[in-house]
Amino acid sequence: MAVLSFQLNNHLFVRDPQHTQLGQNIISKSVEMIDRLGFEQFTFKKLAEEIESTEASVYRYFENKHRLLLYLVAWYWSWIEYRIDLATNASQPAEERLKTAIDVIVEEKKFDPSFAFVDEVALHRIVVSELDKTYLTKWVDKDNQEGLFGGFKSLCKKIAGIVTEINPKYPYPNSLISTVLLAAKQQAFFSVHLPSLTNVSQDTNGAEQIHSFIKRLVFDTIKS
Amino acid sequence: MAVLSFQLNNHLFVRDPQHTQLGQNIISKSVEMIDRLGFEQFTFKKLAEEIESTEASVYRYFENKHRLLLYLVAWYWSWIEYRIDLATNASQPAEERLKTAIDVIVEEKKFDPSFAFVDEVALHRIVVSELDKTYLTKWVDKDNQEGLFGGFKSLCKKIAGIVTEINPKYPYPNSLISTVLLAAKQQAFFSVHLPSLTNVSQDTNGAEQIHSFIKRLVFDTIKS
DNA sequence: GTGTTTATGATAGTATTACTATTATATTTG
DNA sequence: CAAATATAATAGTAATACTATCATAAACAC
Repeated sequence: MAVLSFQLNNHLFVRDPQHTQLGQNIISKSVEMIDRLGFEQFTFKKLAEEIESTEASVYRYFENKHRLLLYLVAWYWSWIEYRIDLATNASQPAEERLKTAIDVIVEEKKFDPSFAFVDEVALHRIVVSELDKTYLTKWVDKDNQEGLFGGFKSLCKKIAGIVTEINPKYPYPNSLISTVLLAAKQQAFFSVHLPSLTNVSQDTNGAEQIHSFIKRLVFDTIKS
Repeated sequence: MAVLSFQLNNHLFVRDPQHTQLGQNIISKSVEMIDRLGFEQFTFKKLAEEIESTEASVYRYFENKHRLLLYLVAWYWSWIEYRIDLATNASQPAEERLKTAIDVIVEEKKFDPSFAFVDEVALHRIVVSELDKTYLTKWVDKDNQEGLFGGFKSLCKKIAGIVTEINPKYPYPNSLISTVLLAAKQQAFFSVHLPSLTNVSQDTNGAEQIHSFIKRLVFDTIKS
């Protein structure tokens, strides 16, 4: 199996973690720990202990833990976009491509052996719980200027483009896609923690229900 | 003008802040400060300085700053529900009531003199920026058990009920309403900070565009 | 009006966090 | 082999999120 890596905005890190053993340890252990502890309880000190390194060493890869989260989330969106690209091709009708994109966004994640040191299932849970924390900070504007949200913006733009192909007159393609990208995560979260805010069940049907909810939402509004 | 107050879940506070001068100072000053500093930068120590009291005294009203945020957000949702109740009546057709509810959710907020010590405009901005932080924590389940999200759940249920009146066969009323309640906030945030994720402009048309986006989204999907 | 409860203020202290700095020791590279 | 670089080890700092104690002032009960 070919070993792939994503070219991420290099403001996300101080030193690229994909290229060294320590860097890869930082990534894979932090995914596991943020998933287990939650982002607030996760610290570089605890991480350093578990990878048997030091806090100072971790700081040589990431300026702070917020940037590490941004990195992980950027990686996630790159991975999603890559999988949408794999699953679609330009010769398909736009509606087909939009359906596929929604499939990829909502579907239950499985470990992807192309990226050995990233546990995509845990990373998906992290994105569900922590995504909003990447931009709901006092640094949004600065982070945005540095292009740290590029992965999310690029994905949103790509799918919004398909919406416009289907109905060039629909006036809110970006709003629609950003809404459903977030809604997919939120409904998954609610199904576990605040079930009265959703009609999605927590069991294995959940992904399918979110899928059907969102597909209907999108197609109803762009085709009306 | 009659002075009103909301009966909020009493797990939200240690001592009810509406009943004392110090309590009211805590509320109004924390609204101003969280709006100005952001929730992370806001601390009880800074608050105590500004109201010329002490940290220990603030802790006699709120267990911690997370509960204070929950309190403010609960207050906000109670206020929204109250205003929807004012603006609708049971004799109206369901579609009319749903439109009105969306109006109230999206509309630009103005100071409401019925609640003298709360600056609703600032509180609205707080909810836009900080709402997700109320439930994206390791305490969600505990907080939920204590009923601290009651305001949001109650509002969601009420509006979802109207959706079901309009189309009893629509299978996702709660998901739809929780999605649009959050989308209204997110699109407002994006219009300011991440404009490429939205088609809503930052100027005074913004609220109207969000309104039109959401009204169309809701009615298209429940009437299809 | 005295005594008692209750609210607040003043002050101190603790563990944890999010860093920064320095120096020593490996490891890689030229 | 020398020089550069990466990492480890250790220490230190300011801020945060509390907890605890005691004094005083206001309110309220009789």
